Amino acid sequence: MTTGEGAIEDAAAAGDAPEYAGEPAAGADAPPLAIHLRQLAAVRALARRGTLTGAARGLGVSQPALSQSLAELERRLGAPLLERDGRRRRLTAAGLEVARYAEETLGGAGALRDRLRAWAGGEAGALRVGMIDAAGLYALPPAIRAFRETRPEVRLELVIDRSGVLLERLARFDLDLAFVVGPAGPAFETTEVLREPLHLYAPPGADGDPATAEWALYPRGRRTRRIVDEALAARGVRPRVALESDNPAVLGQMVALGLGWSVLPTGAGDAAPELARCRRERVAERALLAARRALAPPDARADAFLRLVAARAAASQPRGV
Amino acid sequence: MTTGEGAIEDAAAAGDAPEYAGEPAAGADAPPLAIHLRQLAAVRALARRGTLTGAARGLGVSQPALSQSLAELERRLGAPLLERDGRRRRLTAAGLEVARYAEETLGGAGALRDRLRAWAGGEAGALRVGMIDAAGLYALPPAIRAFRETRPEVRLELVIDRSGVLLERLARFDLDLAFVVGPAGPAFETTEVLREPLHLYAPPGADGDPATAEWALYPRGRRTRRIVDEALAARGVRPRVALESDNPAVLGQMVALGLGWSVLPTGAGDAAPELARCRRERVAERALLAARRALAPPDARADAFLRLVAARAAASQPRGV
DNA sequence: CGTCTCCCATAAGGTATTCTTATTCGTCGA
DNA sequence: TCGACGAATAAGAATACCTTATGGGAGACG
Repeated sequence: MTTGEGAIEDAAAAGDAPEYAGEPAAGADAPPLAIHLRQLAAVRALARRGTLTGAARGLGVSQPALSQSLAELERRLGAPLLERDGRRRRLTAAGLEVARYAEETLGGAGALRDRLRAWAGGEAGALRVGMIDAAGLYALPPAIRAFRETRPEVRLELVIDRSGVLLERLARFDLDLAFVVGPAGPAFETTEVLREPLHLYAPPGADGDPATAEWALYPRGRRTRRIVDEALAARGVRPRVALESDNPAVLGQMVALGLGWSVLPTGAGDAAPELARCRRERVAERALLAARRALAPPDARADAFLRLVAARAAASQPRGV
Repeated sequence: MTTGEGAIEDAAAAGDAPEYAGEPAAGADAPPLAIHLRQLAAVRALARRGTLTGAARGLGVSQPALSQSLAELERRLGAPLLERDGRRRRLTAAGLEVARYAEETLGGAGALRDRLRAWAGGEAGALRVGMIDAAGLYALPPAIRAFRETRPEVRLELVIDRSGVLLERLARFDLDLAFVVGPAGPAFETTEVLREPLHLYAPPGADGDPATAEWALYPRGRRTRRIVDEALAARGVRPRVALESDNPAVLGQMVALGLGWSVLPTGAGDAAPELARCRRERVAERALLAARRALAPPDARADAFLRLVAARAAASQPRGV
């Protein structure tokens, strides 16, 4: 007799299922057949080569190893997989069934290995990048273009939002990478990508005292607003805010309309031509940080993107001003 | 750092592939990833439950076991599968890739288990049965009908041929079961299904001496012919054969036409009405054997078929005569 | 019909995996 | 800050697996 008489390994053999501390493992996942891919490879090799010895040679193991491996699999599946044929061993109908499964599964494993390799190399997968609007408008587009060209197989998803929201989404595993205004906190690993100067913008022909003037600024609570507030405070100004907006273009427009003063990043300030004439001195700067989760494993896509950003940023860095 | 820096486990790590006696293992089958289905189950359980502890409980193993199992898989695949998320662990993009594969593979394993169970129970699979024409015509049809009704999921394939050919095909794994005239040899395991009487048939009105008459018999070399020859020899008759055929209907027809004598099994002899009057005494009998390969593992389909045959044969056994 | 070769099974021993329990560490929530 | 929860680590035991050595059975061939 070639096989044991065990039934096809039925779930927990009812009666001796181990239990740990808590629940009786209510909705337990079906305990899988105890099969090693190597055993499936043994079946496949036998199906292909026709003899155990040949199959063993093909797999690079000894003949007894293969013999035992198959016997063990047979025992676990509880079905006769092998049958004597003269001095050989051949697969039974059940064995052929297993061989089919082995073929699928091992093929899938190969495909998985390829995918993981591509993933590890950064040539596949997805990259979800968040960025504040200024970054999306001025600093990052070259890098984005270059990334798409270099790695067309990577699905690149972009999200524009405020720094705080982006960092939250990053922490929630909703993003892989975010370009934000600092600070980011210890949960993130950051790299400074570039420093943007923040300039004072005065309404056309304004001569009045900034301390008593009206202001159009980013809303309270925004990171850039905090920087602006501190810079102004250092100059003894406590701005009376007449308008708050997240949109630097809107803020600039207000300045151009004579509605009040503002402090804006360069890019935003230069967008409208008439606004360029409103620009006064630089009062502060803000750093654009690339942030990832501190504990995130390395990600080839994110690394590549960061390298591209660093290269482009170095080239187009608005120095001094 | 969560993972080793190993690459995705590339085939034989080039340099230390073991070699055995013979060839350098030329067209070697791709050595598969060393993965155990249990590890895939761990990934799947984690994907479903969200925590290692919960997953471990679901699988009925301890938490450290799962932790180690996943760490090991991660190491072997060479890609980071897990990522910290507060005090939890969650799957990375690569991990989700593996989880997809795990889902497929474990699903396939479940399906395989079901198929094997059905196969072991005899409710699925194929059964290839060979039989000599007499069996196919008279003895087995009731069993065949019953089998088809009882086990509609089993693909039943029938082959009609001579005993020798059937046994050859049985030995060549081309059949699972054969109904033949013995003897079958030690390579086969046989059961006697029924004994058929062989009757002498004389041409209408024949009075002559059988010893000098002409005969219509099975061809030389056939098992039944051997039995007939021996029976006639025991009666001092050495038949002069005028016609040989494998088809008992043809032989009977010849007798009815007055062309000569014959010895035929009952069923064949009774087929034609005019032949019934030609029948004389019973001179021998042949046994119909059910044969399987001696070393074949148990086969629920074959067993079921044999049981049906035994039941019907007992009922319709032509006794004595 | 013996002998030789091929193919497989088994035995014995070593090593690698993979469990377990006990314990520690980090994180979250009150 | 404490208590819980979830996971990692350590240490030891049990398995699983592979290796070499050897024996036995089946075909091939003179």
